[in-house]
Formats: sequence, structure tokens, C-alpha cells
Amino acid sequence: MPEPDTDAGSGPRPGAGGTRPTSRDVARAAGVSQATVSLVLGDKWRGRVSERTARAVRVAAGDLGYRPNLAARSLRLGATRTALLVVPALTHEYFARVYAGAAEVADAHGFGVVLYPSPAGVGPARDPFGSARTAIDGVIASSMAADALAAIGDGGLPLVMLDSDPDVPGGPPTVNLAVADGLRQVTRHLLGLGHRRVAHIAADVDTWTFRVRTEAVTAELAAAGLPPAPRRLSALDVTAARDAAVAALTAPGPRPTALLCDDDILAAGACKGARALGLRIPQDVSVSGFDDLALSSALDPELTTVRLPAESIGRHGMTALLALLAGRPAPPVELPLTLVPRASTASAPRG
Amino acid sequence: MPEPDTDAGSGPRPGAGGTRPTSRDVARAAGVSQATVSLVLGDKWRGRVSERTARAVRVAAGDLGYRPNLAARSLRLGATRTALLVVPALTHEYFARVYAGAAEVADAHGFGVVLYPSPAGVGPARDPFGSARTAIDGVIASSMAADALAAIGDGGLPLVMLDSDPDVPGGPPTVNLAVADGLRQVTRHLLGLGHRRVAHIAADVDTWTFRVRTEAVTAELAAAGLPPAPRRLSALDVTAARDAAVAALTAPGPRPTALLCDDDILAAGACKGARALGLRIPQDVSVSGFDDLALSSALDPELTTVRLPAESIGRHGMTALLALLAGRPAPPVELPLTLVPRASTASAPRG
DNA sequence: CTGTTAGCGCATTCAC
DNA sequence: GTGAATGCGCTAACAG
Repeated sequence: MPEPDTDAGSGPRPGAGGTRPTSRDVARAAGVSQATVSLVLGDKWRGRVSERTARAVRVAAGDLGYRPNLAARSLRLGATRTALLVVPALTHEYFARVYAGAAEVADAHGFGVVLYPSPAGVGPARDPFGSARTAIDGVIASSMAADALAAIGDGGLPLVMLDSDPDVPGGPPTVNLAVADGLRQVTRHLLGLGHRRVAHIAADVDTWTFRVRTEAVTAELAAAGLPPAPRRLSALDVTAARDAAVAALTAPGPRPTALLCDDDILAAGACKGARALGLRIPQDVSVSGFDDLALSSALDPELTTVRLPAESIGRHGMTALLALLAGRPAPPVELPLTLVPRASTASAPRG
Repeated sequence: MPEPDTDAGSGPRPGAGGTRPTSRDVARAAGVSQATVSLVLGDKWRGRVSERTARAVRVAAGDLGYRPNLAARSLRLGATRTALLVVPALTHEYFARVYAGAAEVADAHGFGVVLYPSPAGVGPARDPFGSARTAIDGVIASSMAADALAAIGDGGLPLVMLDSDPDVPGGPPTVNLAVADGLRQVTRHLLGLGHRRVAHIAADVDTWTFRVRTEAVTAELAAAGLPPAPRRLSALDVTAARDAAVAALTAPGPRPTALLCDDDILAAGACKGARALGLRIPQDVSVSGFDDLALSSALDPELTTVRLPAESIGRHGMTALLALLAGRPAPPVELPLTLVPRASTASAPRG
């Protein structure tokens, strides 16, 4: 046990064991009333409390280690200044970055963000108030499946959707990535390198973001006068992607010269699959990813991929939610994506 | 203003726009008093409320879509049933899994978990109540630097440390990984393959978990009668690790035949470095990681690494915190680690 | 300029 | 077995 810290002059113990100091304690210590304390610490005393008193209050509060009781404040205000960020998988680097962005602007506005990892993307999310049981002022939902939305939206809470279908008529405000454009960029990149036989390794996940990817690839190939890419569905893990890539590369007919993958994880699997068949990347087959995860530059060769402004979408999402909470409208946003060409794609082999 | 309720048979709107129903509304709807509602929904009406009344209450509550106001409940109970999980980096898969484990047992006990990503591991964490401003009953801190702990520990809140020095005298309860043993296993694995010149690519991070790794490697090599491994410090990213590996492999003297890395990320960089020098893995040089991230099997060849029971440590951490909150002691825990031999390590080349 | 008063929604005594 | 009263800590009205 450490000695009690120097109970010399400095006053009562800061965060010590017993009970936490209340605003009344601060008031007593400063020789003022509770209301004054509230005003001073709430930063709304411009012309109502004397400078001297204000300082006294702050000193007393600091001395006592006073922390306002959030529960009481929330109860009184009817708001918690807390937003819930619902993500399909916390394990994914992308969502961590979305969180960081959201938390940043939240913080600047005195808001907090708590995470609710919706179980496995599948099925309607369980009660968000079970796991992240904080009282919540609003919800930001990222990349959610359609039905999962229902469980959330029903909460009657202000809602912002990230990376989700913006064309739902009465739907919530959305902040989106220009996913379609991103895939157009990849497709054009591959076409520009002379690839004519491109296989699409697609994520087997039924969310807007992945549906759009398939459409974009198809449309862009059609625009170039090419037949639709043979498509292989794969779960979002390396092993499944590996198998999908092997299947794509060994299918009857001429072998694809490029594997366009919905995601960096899939691309990692695709690389393994190609190599397992003795194919070199990018000389024999080009592979492209999507997301620009740390993974994409950990691989060898580094992945050509598309950078997603994850923090930015988080920031915009929180900004939109704040607008909603303030009764202002939140116009839809679409953020541009940039192609990051690296070593995993090269000119199509001749023949 | 909505009409007073009960105009149509089915009753008032569930989660509709206006105001949320309170327990008093439920009481009125069920024709009982507020106290009865509280008892029924709090599941403590064993012999105090009649079965019929209880059902009526539950029906009314369901009908109205009643949700207890957490703020009010917390205020009354003096506890929030919420724990704060402090992690140095949310972007890391490991912490996501720790969270999942903690959330699981929390959920089973009616607790919630909110995350606080302590900025960049460096410097004392900023006020945890700024970002995750929920009221908190206790804190679980994972893999924190020593000084960051201070800011947290001062909160006077019950605290459990994960993956941190268990030998601090008056320190908080700890739940630990047998990190030292894990590195001993790796070291022995390499020695068993005939490697005698092992370089250590170490994380340039001053936390307990990494200090222990270095000590364990050193001790194990000494036990085998070998000189200490040449050590290269690297930031926890692929590029830095690549450079460190190149430096290690091109240092004067005989070339190391194995790179023992503190972490899978470092190992990924090490692989790139080795390959950049024209060395094959594992024929020319073996590389080992630590963590068993998804990355480790995305690489080619797959990494020999050590699996960390991340979910388990999260579960144990929450369990310990619950014990603390219940006034019970939380005995220290140490979880075993298992070596996962894969393709990135092989017999030392002769010569 | 400052103090007094009231009430947010809930869980809990204590009467009945 | 049930209802009426009380207070958690805070902030927003008003009164001085």
C-alpha cells in the first residue's frame, strides 16, 4: 500500500476510495451554491458570475478531483452526448479507422462514441443496448446488411448510414464512398494494361457496398465491349479466396490474365492461389485488391488497390449525425476514392 | 403534440417520434403503480406481485415499447454496469479480439463495454472520459505503457491490467499471457531446426510485453550456450521492419540464418527485406512472427508464429473486473501460448 | 451577480 | 400484494 499522499495543506484526497465528491461538495468547499458551480463548470458564466468566484470554484473542483456525474447530467438534459457506431466487424482495420474519424469530430463537440459490433454481419443485429448499454443519442451504422438496419432503425433514434444504399426513398442520411467509381478505376487500370480476360473474385456478402462493386465491374467491361467477367464468390477470408482464385484460374477455356478482387483480403488469397498453381505475379497473372489495408503493402509484391478514406467517412458520418441532432438536415455525401497502382498488376502476358 | 394515448385498440405508438414512454406511462397503462413496474421489470417480484399483475405490466411495457432510461437507472443505483476497455491501438486485430472476449462475458452479466483507444501508445492517455464519456464502473487496460497507466489509475476506479507487468507490488490485478514462454518456444523451435545465428527484430515500444520478449530470447539463447542475438529495433510497421531486417542481414560477420520477430507485422516486413536481398524464405533464411494475426496466413509462405488467446484474455479480464466490482479478490491469471509452426521456418542452411 | 427551488426517471423504503 | 413518498446529482428556471 502506498502512503496516503502528503495530506499536507493540499486538501482532501483526490480520487480516494470512499465516495466521489458531488457538485454540492464543490459548492461548499468554494463557499458558493451548487448552481454557481454548475454555471462555472458548464462554461456559461460569461457575465453572470464574478471572475473571482469562478476561479474559486475551479480551484475547489480541481482540489477535490471533482468529476461531474454523467448519469445525473444525462438525466437532467435528456441527452447523453453519446453516439453509437455500429459496425459489422471490429476485427477489420477499416472500421477501426472509421471509428477514429468519428471519435475525432465527436470529441471536438463534446460527444463520445461507443462501438457496437453487430454480430457477424448476419441476421438482424441484436439489441444494441444489450452490449453497448449506454444511453445513446443517435446511431451511425456502417456497411450494414439491409435487414440488420431494421433492428437499429426501429429504435426511433436519429440514424446515419455509412457506405450504404443512398437511394432508399424515405431512408436515413447517408455518407458514402464512391465505390462504383473505385471499381471503374481498377477495371480501367487492368484494361489499360491490356488485360482482356479478367476474373472477378467477389465477396459473398449481401450488402450494398459489395453489390455495387459487381455492377460497376460488369458495366465497365461492357462499356469496353467485353463479355461479363467470370465471377467467383468467396467468403471474406484468405483461404476461401485462395480456393476461389484456383477455381477461376483452372476453369475451362482460356485462363484469365487478371484477378480483380473485391477486397484486399480476397486479393491476398488470390495471390496464394495463383502461386499455388505455379503462376507468377504479376508476370503471369495480375491481382488487384480494394481497401488499401496495411496488409496490401505487407504482401510481396505489394498490392495494386484502392484507397478508402476511412477516417474521412467516419468524420463525415459524425458530422451528419450532429446535424441531425441539431435539427439541421444532413445532405448526402459521397467521398472520392483513389487508385493506388503497385506491383501486383502489370501488362497482360502476350497470347 | 401527439394525442393522448389509447385511441385505437392496439394502443399507443411504439417508438414513435415524440417522447419515450416512462415507467409511469407503463404503470398507468397496466393500471398499477410505478413501483410495481420497477419490481416486475427488475425481475424481483417473486412473492410480492401477483402473477396476473406481472403479466399485465409486461404486456403494457411491450406494447408501449418501453425502454428503461439508463441515465435514471444509473443515477439511482450509483453504478452504470459499464466497463471501459483501454487499448493502445484499435487498428490492431488483437485488440478487437480482446474486446470481443470482454464484451461476451460482460454481456452475460448485464454489463456493457466501451472502448477507449489511448492515443498512439505514447504519453499519458488523455482523459478517458473525454472520448468515451460514458459513466464507467471500472477499467480494463490492455498492453499499456507504464506512464499511460497513471492517468487511468488515478481515476480511483477499479482497474484490471491485461498483458502488463504482474510484479508491481501494490499494483492492480493482472491477466497475462505467458509471453516469455511463447518466445522460449519460438527460440527453441529455431534452435531445434539447427539455427545458430538468430537475429532478433524487436519492437521499438516500451511496454512490459515487449521488454519480456527480449529478455526471454536472450535467456533462452544463453541457456543453449549461444551469444546474445544481434538485435534490431523497429517501429511496429512493415516498412520499418523491412529496413531492420535488411540491416540485420547485411551486418558485418556471418549472415543470420533466422529472423526472430516480436510480432507478425515485423515478420511481414522481415520477409520483404529478406526477399529484397534475393534470399528465399525459408531455404535461405527462416522468419518467425508472434500473434497469429490473419496476416500470418495471408503471407506466402505462411508464417510460423505464436497464437495468442486474445478472446480468452478479454474474457478473463472482464471476469476479474466483475470480481473486483463485487468486492471479491481477482487472482492473477496467466494464459498459455501455443507455437504454430508453418512454412516460414525450416532447417538452417548448411555452412 | 448569486442563492433557492424544482424535477428529470428510476428503485426503494415504508405504510396500507 | 400494492401504492405513496423519497432522493440519486445535476441544471434550468426564477427570486433575491
